[in-house]
Amino acid sequence: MTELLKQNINKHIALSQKEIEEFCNLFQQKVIKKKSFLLREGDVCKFEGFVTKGTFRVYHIDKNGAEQILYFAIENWWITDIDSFTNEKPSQLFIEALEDSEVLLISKKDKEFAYANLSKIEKLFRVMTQKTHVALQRRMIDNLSKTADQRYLDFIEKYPELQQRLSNLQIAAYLGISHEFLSKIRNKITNKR
Amino acid sequence: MTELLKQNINKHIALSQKEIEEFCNLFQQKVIKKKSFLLREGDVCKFEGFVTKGTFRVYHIDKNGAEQILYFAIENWWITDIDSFTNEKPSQLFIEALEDSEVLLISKKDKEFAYANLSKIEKLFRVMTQKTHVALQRRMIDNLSKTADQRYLDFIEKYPELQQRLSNLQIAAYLGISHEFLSKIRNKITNKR
DNA sequence: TTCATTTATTGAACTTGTTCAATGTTTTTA
DNA sequence: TAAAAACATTGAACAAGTTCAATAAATGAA
Repeated sequence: MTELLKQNINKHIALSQKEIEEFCNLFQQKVIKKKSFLLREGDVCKFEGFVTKGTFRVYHIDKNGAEQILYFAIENWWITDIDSFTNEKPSQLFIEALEDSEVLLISKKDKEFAYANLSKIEKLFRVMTQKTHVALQRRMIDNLSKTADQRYLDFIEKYPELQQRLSNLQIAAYLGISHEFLSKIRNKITNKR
Repeated sequence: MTELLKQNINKHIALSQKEIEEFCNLFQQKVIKKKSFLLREGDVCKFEGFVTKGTFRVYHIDKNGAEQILYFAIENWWITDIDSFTNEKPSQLFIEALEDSEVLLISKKDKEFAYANLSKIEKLFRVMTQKTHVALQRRMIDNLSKTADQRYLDFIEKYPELQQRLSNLQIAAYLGISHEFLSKIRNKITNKR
């Protein structure tokens, strides 16, 4: 059940068989139905999660009611509201399953236990946070410099498996454009070929 | 000389007097003139820096020659290209002093030494990276949802000390708009009051 | 299978932001 | 301190993206 998780951790740092076993035992599986929420705005995020099946989106709703998608997560991706989780404060985000999904969750207490007792875990999360941060910096620069057309092309090239599984409504909310405009972009691209 | 650095570290985590002393001794001061570069695109970033005087900008130049500013750093801020530094690969960023400035630099070797020998340092950087990441997530959401007017107002409210020290050209590159348009926004705001 | 709901497409009018060029203002430097 | 360079403002024409409304297509639930 935690096979995928173990592989994922191994990609980031080297752990002994024993350490990885002990760490993975701290996770609990949760099955979650399409359109239900792992986290809602106002809740304190009590978990850090690793997706083993399905698709999630992590998003914000602004004061005009528009949704901005911070990121998607499918198998092999981690999900949490890092701000709410680490500082134990109410979240500004929603985490919703877009299909019937499964996640492995670790609680704050168990994660702290791991930081305190498993020597490499601090490093694991430092490394993972750094990688996530680098990816977000890249996305920030792209959003500042590229047109919506180019961002869409980049998206489908970078995440072909996501494009398959997501509606254009979701992709538009990630790119920061209206779904009507995305539709026009798609039309333009198709006719160009 | 490392007084400000010590205070800064103390804000993130608790260290013993001895640990903080030993860690801070790994830094070397560098004086850097206005308009000179701490890092250029193509270089491997060999340092992580803490600003003790002056102003820096960390930016990218896209293929059309336009500059996107990832962030500014004044006294008490950290600067590096985290991707280039950790993975020892050529940077895509420039780090430039906008005034005569001073930084404390730690090399990769010394930072690894600290990770290996000073027990809390791994945690320090995990915590700092998390905080930086949360701030960038916030900025990402704002860029996806807010108009340039609102982003400018947010910027001067959030960073009044930066607004004082930066030209509008720099602020526009940070907001992701042309400086002409920023000028029009400023005009509109002034006339509204 | 059918009906309801959600998603996608298209067009027209509109808003936001860009580009270019001209002009004025401030800051630097010799 | 004068000249050069960098920065800021403004207007006009344009491009990118939004909004609203209508319609079509796909999906899901009974």
